[in-house]
Amino acid sequence: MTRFAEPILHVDMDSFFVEVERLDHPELKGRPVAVGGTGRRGVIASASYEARSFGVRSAMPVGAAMRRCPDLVVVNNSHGRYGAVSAEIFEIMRSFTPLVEGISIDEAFLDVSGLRLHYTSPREVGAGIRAAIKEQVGIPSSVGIASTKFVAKVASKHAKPDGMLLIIAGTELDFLHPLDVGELWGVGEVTEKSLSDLGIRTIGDLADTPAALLEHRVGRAAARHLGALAWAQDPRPVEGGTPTRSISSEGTFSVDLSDPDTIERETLRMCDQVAARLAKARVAGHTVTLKVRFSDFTTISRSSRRPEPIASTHEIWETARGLIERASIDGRSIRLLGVALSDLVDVEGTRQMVLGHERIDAAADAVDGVRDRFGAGAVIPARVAPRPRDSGSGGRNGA
DNA sequence: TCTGGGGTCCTAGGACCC
DNA sequence: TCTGGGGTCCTAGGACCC
Repeated sequence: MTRFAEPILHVDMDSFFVEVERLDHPELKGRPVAVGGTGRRGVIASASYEARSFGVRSAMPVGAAMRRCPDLVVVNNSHGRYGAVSAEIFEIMRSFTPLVEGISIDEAFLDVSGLRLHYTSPREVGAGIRAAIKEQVGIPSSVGIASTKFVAKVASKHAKPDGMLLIIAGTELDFLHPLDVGELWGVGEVTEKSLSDLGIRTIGDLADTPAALLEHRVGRAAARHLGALAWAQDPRPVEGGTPTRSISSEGTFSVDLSDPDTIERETLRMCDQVAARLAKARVAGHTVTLKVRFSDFTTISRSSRRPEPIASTHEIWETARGLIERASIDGRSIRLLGVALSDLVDVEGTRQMVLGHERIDAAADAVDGVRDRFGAGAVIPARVAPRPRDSGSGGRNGA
């Protein structure tokens, strides 16, 4: 039995958040729609293809998007259905093969080598998956098929919207080399500019660049990584998800903060949210990081490593409070606060069960104590609705 | 209507140790 | 008496991805 020469599929939903909204609101079909923050400082998370034709893009401020497309319908992304729809889609993919590696809420790699007895080609598998997602969930998707993960991912992008593209093994370089260097995984705006200064504009240009020159420009690890990808060398197998390395909560305020009590209260609130998600994931962590973005957008962080892993609101807050001091905010106005816990370790099951209630009690005490101190607050976060905690929805896995 | 939120990984410098 | 050289850990910042 021959093997598939192109066994890797990259399955990617088309403007996922928008299409989920269209399931619930069919009147949005055919119109320029974007999902994003509807507060003062909202940005676009996902744009329909109608909106994209006006130049609306992800991460664009909503105001700028409205200027480009005055008829744009912006839907608030606060509701929690994306995670549930994502779970349905992953279930469908796993019904084809167990070798599914999710890389965000709306995309995954599949290794379909094992299906060669049941399908004549990987193209047939891809078509089957796309049809199943469309029929059972009602969402359009695109599929890239190739011999490696990276080429499959680029192929799915070029298949969009609602298409499929197979790059025949042996022709990867013909496909990759004419493409813009920004299509390389790991080349963003900054690196693209830096490479452009060297005259590197296409993936082919980068492939022909001496390794030493590249390394000097982008650093050792990136140079090796990009150099390999440019030659279609990507031996990474499709595998299960890696363990979570950090859990964080952050928020941009609709009005900048400068009052120290308010800053403390908002920080505590984030400690509480991080603690809730740590408990749910049954992990604890060593390192607390406080992130502060000032009104001029300069961003600093202060972190502290605790010798023992911590997980409760109280413990995180004890550390975060010291970090606020070290951040030397000194009355400056800030637009964003964030709290993260990293260096995560699994909390052993039974210990978690026993300590769970104590932790919850301690957290509640800490929160109550601070509420007593500060009273009812008047700060309105940029997010209009409270963040749903009970789903992997919204931005949790990216969009 | 200036610039979200949740993540990952890399680099560089200083402290510290031998 | 004018300054070693690794190795490791911690911290801060930043690029990147969706």
